[in-house]
Amino acid sequence: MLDRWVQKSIEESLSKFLKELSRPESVAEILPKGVRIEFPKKDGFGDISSPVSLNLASALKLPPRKVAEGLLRHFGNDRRFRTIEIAGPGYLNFTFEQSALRETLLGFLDGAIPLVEPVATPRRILLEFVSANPTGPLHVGHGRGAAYGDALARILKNIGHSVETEYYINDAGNQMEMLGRSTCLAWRSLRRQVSTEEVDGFLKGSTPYKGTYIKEIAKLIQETPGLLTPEEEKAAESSTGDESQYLPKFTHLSQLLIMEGIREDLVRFGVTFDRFFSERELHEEHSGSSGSAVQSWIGKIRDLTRESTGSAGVPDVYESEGALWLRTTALGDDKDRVLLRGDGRLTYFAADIAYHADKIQRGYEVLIDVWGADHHGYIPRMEAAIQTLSLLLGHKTEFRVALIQLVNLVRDGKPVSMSTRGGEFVTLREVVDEVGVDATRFIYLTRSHESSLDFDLNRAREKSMDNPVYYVQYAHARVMSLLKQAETRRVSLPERWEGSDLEPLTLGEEGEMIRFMDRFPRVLHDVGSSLEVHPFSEYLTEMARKFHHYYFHNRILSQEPGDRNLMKARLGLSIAVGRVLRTGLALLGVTAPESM
RNA sequence: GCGCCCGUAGCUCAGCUGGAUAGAGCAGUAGACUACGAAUCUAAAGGUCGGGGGUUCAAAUCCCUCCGGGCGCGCCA
Repeated sequence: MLDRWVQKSIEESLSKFLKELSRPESVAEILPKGVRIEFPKKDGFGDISSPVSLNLASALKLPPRKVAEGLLRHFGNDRRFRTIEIAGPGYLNFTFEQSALRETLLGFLDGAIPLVEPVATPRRILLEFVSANPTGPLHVGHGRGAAYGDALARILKNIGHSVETEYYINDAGNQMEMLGRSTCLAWRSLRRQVSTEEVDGFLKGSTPYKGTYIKEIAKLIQETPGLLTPEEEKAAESSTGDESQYLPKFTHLSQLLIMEGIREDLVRFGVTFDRFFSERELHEEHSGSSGSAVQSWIGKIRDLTRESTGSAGVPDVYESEGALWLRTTALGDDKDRVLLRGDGRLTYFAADIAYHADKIQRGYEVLIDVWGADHHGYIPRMEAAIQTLSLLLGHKTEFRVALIQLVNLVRDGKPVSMSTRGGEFVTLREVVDEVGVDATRFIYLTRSHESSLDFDLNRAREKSMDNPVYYVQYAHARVMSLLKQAETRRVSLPERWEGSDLEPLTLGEEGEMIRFMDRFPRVLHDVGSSLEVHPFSEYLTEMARKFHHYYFHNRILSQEPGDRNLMKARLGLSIAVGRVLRTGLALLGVTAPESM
C-alpha cells in the first residue's frame, strides 16, 4: 500500500516531467520495467527509496541528479510524505509522516487494508510435487520438495490463483517389478533358506531394494492370512514356479503398502494433494479406443508432425534403429529421445508426455513441476514435448520447473551417507519424529530451493530451541500472552479501530514495524512470480525480530492510569504483528502457538 | 568432454531483473532479568564477495576465462 503510493506519485510526476521536456514517450514506454522501489536497510535513506532517476538518466540524456530534481519539482504537496530527498548518486528517498503510518495500521486492524492482495491476473495452475516413486518411504530430499511445494501452493492460492496439487505415481515399469521381486525374496527368506544362486537368478543381475521396509512388507504378507491365495503362496515359494502366477501380486501389494506409508507421512507432515495420478492408468488399454493413452498421444503427435519433417521448431516422430524417436533437438535438446524401444516397450518419457498432455487438456494455464535437481537434464526434452503438445492442442501452456537441490544430512558435522539401495538413508518420518513438523518445514524453507541444504540432525534435535522457527513462534506467543494479560487486566479493546486514537505511537520503531507489515503483500507476490519461498520465511523472521526488539525496550501493558491510550495503541500494533505472523506461518504450513 | 547448480565473515547462508557504507543466524568475545515470558535483548569484533580479464558513470550482481565442489549426461525410472 505504502509502496504503491510512492510508485504512483513517481509515475505522476514523471509523466509531468516528460511533458515539460517535450518527450513523446509515456511512462510505460520510457520505463518498461516500471518504477523500481527499494526498502533501504540502513537508516538515513528514507522509508522507501527509488533509483528511478538512475534508471532514467541514459534515456533522458541527463545526469541522474538532474532527473531527480526534475521529478521532485513535479511532486504535488502530498501530506503523507514528510520529506522527499535526493541522495547519493540520485536516489529519491521518501519518508512518511507518522500519521500516514498510523492510518495504515488502522486499516490493517479493521481489515480495510487486506493483508493479502489478489494478483492482477489470476491463473489456473497445476502444481505437481513430491511424486516420489512408490519403491520406498519418503526420505529427507522428498521432504524438502514436499515442504516447498505445499508452501508454494498455499501462497499461490492465497494471492488469488486457482491452484490444484497433484502427486504423480510412477507405478509402472521395471522398477515396480524389481520391487515385487525384492519383497518376494524377503518373503521367501522368512520361510526357508534362500541360496545366493537363487537370488542372483531371480533378480537377473539387478540390485534389489533392501531397506528394512522391504522386510516389514514381507513380514506383513507372511503374517496376514488371505493376502496370498494358497495357489499364489505355493507358486511363490519355489524358485521354479511360474512367475506370472504370483509376482504381480507381490508387486501390487508392495506398492500399495508403500504408497499408504507415503500418504501417511505426507499427512503427518501437513501436506495434502488434490489428486494422486497413476502412471499405470496411462498404459491401460481402454475398450473402443486405439490402445492406451500413451500410445494414443504418440500417434497424435506423429500425425501432427508427419508433414513437418525436418522443419525447424517442430519435433517430429521418426523411426530409427528399430525404435520410435521424438526429434527434441528441433527445440534445443542435446539429442533426440526414444519413445518406443526396440523391444516394443514404451519409455518413461513417453508416459510423461501423455501425463502432461492430460494436464494441458484439463485446461491449466500454468504447469509447475517440482523435481529433484538430478532431473535437470530432463527439462529440455520435456519443454520440447510441452511445446509440441501445445501446438497439437491449440492451447498455449506455460511450463515451469522448480529444481530442488540436494539435502545433505549431517550428523556432528559429518555427512551421513544416503544410499537408497543400502537402506541407510534417513526417512522423512524419522526426522519429523525427532525434530517436529514445524522445525523441519521451517528449516527446509529458510534456504533457497536452488541451493543444496545441509540438514544437521543433531543440531536440529538437541539444540532445537535455537531453530529460527521458535524465534518466530515465540514472537507470536508473546503477542498472545500480552492479549491474555490485557484481558485479565480488563483492558477494553475496540471492535472496530477506525477513529481510535493511535497518536501515542510516536516512536520510530513503531513506524518501522507498520512499514514492514505493509510489505507483506509485495513479498507474497514476489514468491508468486519467482517461485522462491525462502524470502518469505526471512520476512517473517525479520518481523519477529522487530517485535522482540520493540517488546524488550518498550513497555506495552502500562500500569499508569494516564497511559491508557498508549497501552491501547501499542496493543493494537501488537495485534497487527500477531496477525502477520499467524497468517505468514500458516502459509508455510507451520503452526502459530498461543503459548510455548 | 558437454550441460545444470554452487563458491560471499570461523560455520550455515541471504543479497545476484547492475546502483548508496556487502547483510543475517550460529559459534566466539563483553554485557542486560525487583514490571508485560531471558525460547529475549544490547555492544564490539569478524570480508582480496574463489582467481584473473572485460562491459559500464556504477559489478557480489552481466560477459569471457581459469580454479574448486555437487549433480546429470541410457532404447533406466
